[in-house]
Amino acid sequence: MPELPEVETIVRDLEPRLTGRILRAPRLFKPDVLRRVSPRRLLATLARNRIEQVTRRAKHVVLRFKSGHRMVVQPGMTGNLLVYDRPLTAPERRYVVFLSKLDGKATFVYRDVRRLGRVWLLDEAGWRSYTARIGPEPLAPEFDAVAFAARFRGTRQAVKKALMDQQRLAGVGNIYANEALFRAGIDPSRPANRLGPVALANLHREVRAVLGEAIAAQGTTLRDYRTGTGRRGGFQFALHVYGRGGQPCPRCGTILQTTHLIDGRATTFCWRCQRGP
DNA sequence: ACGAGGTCCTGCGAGC
DNA sequence: TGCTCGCAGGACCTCG
Repeated sequence: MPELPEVETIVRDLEPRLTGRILRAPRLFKPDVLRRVSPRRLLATLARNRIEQVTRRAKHVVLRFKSGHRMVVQPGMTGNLLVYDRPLTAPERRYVVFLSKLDGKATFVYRDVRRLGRVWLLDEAGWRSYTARIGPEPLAPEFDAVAFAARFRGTRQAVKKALMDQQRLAGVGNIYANEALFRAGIDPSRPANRLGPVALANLHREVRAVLGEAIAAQGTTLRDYRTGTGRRGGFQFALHVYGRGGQPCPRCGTILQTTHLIDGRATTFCWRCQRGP
């Protein structure tokens, strides 16, 4: 579930707790999350290395180290990244994928129940090609309605699928795609290249608005997501359509429909409010 | 270029 | 109570 707002919240929590810290005795418990790096090389590179910067790219947490390497963690659906200032309890030790003592008493932990998360270790060149394959950040100041429209012009894909395509736009997953389309009044199944300028402008505005509001609420906790300090988010109480199939539309009262016809994922919408112009 | 569908992974809730 | 089954989801893959 960690989409852009959840990962942004995690990064804001981790940044002051990790920046400048040195990893002591990193340990990997679930090597199957690694991509294009061996456990031995990951641990050898990270041991005694200093974290210089903690940032977010799309749905990924990016730790940049003094050696120039970046550890990229994509928390997948059930991943949690946390810094503990005390020893972990037994339940907290369950599902730990990666863990490292920091200089001082703190411990940095990546937990992931379902292990749909992934970890990469990239050098400078690897990072450049990695980030180049991901679409623009929707909250970047320069990402205006014109830039947004340009990303959706060329495809007949359903607009919801296009919104969630990370090569087209970074960070939007199922929850916020559903919410933004509802708020913009757009049918999720509509081919992206058939959206008019007004619909595109509305969608650009609502994508940014819903992501911004969700960050302010520290993300959406449905089950597993926690912030970087272990708290639940608050945006689950502000969702209009996601997870509300069969309930009345908050705008017009029509019963919200859920289908799995778009890319096999749960899509909830109001057929009355979301009929494109 | 595009869509459909399989794979990974585990917990949970529905149904029998 | 105890079992099986389907679902949750994003990224990546193959096939047609």
